[in-house]
Amino acid sequence: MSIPAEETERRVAAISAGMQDAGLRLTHQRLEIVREIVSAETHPDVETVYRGVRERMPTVSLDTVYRTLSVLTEHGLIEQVTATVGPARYDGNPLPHHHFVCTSCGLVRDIHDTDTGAIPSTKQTSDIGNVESVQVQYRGVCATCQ
Amino acid sequence: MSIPAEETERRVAAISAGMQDAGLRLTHQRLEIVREIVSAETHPDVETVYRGVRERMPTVSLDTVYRTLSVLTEHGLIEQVTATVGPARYDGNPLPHHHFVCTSCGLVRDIHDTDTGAIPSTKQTSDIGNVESVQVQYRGVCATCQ
DNA sequence: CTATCTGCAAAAGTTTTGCACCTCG
DNA sequence: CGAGGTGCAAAACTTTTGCAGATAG
Repeated sequence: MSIPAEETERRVAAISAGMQDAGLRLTHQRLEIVREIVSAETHPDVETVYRGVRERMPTVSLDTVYRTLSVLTEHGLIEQVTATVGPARYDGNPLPHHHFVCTSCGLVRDIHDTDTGAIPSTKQTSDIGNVESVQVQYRGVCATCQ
Repeated sequence: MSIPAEETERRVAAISAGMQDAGLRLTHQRLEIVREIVSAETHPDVETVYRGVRERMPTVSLDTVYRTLSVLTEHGLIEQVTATVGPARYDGNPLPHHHFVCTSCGLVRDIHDTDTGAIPSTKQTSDIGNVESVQVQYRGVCATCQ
C-alpha cells in the first residue's frame, strides 16, 4: 500500500477505461479489487487481495476475486506474475518492467531501470519462435533478509 | 525425450552423486524419476513425469514423484520452472540458462546463448538486495503455433 | 429491462501428510 | 538391522463451475 494515492487513482481510472472498452461492467466489487491490486507493491496472491478488499467490502466473495482477476488478465489489463512458484500472484503495474525476487522470503519488487535494449533476441530464440517481450528476473536476497 | 542418451546418463550420474553427497538414498524410484526429468526437453509437470516413469515402473506412486521432485529441488539438484502459471514444472538442466515461453501453447525451451554479462545489476536492484543470478524470459509465439 | 455479474455451495484439480510396511546402505 | 523411503488413503489447499438472485447500463 505504499504507492501514492494519486498514482493509485490514475491506475484505477486507466483500468476502468480498459474495462469499459472491453464491454465489462464496472461493479463495486471489481473496482475495489482493481484498487487493491494497483495500490499494492507486493504482487499479492488471490487470498491476499480478498482479505484486503473485504476490509472495505465485507460481503465480497473469494470466487468473485478469482473471477475478476482472471477476466482482467484475459483482457490484458493486469498480469499474472511468472517469477514465483505457488499460488498465482498478480501485477497491476501497466508498464513493461522486470522483477527482483528474494529467494529467502519470496518478496517480489518491480525493476524499471534495466536497459532491455541490451537483451536482444538470440539465434536460439529466433529458431524457436518470434520473441514479443523480454522479462528479466533478478534473484537474490533482499536487504531485510540479510 | 530428444536429449542424447549419453547426455542423459551424464546428468543422471551427476544428480546421483549430488544425492549421495546429501545423504539421500538412491532408490529405484528416485533414479527413474531423475532419468525422466533430465531426459525431457519439455520441463514437465509432476503428472507428466509420473506417467513417463510409470511406463517403466508401473507400481510407482504419484506422491513419490511429488516427494522426490520436492526433495531434489530442496537440495538444489533440479529447479522448479518460474516462467509459467499452473501446475509446477521442473527443469533438470544443471547449467544456468534462460527460457523461451510460447504464450500460445505454453511450450518452454531452454536458451543458452544469451550474453548474461550484458544484463548487470541496476541501481534499483542493489537498493533492494544482493542479486545472485539473473534469468531472462523470452515470451512470444513458437514456430509451431504461428 | 436484460445481459452480465455476484454469492453461495459444490466440485475439480493440485499438493501435502499420517501411517504401516519395505528397502538401501 | 535401522534410518529413511514408498505406497495407500485421506486431508488440505487452490481454483473452477452451476445456479438463482441481484445489478449496471
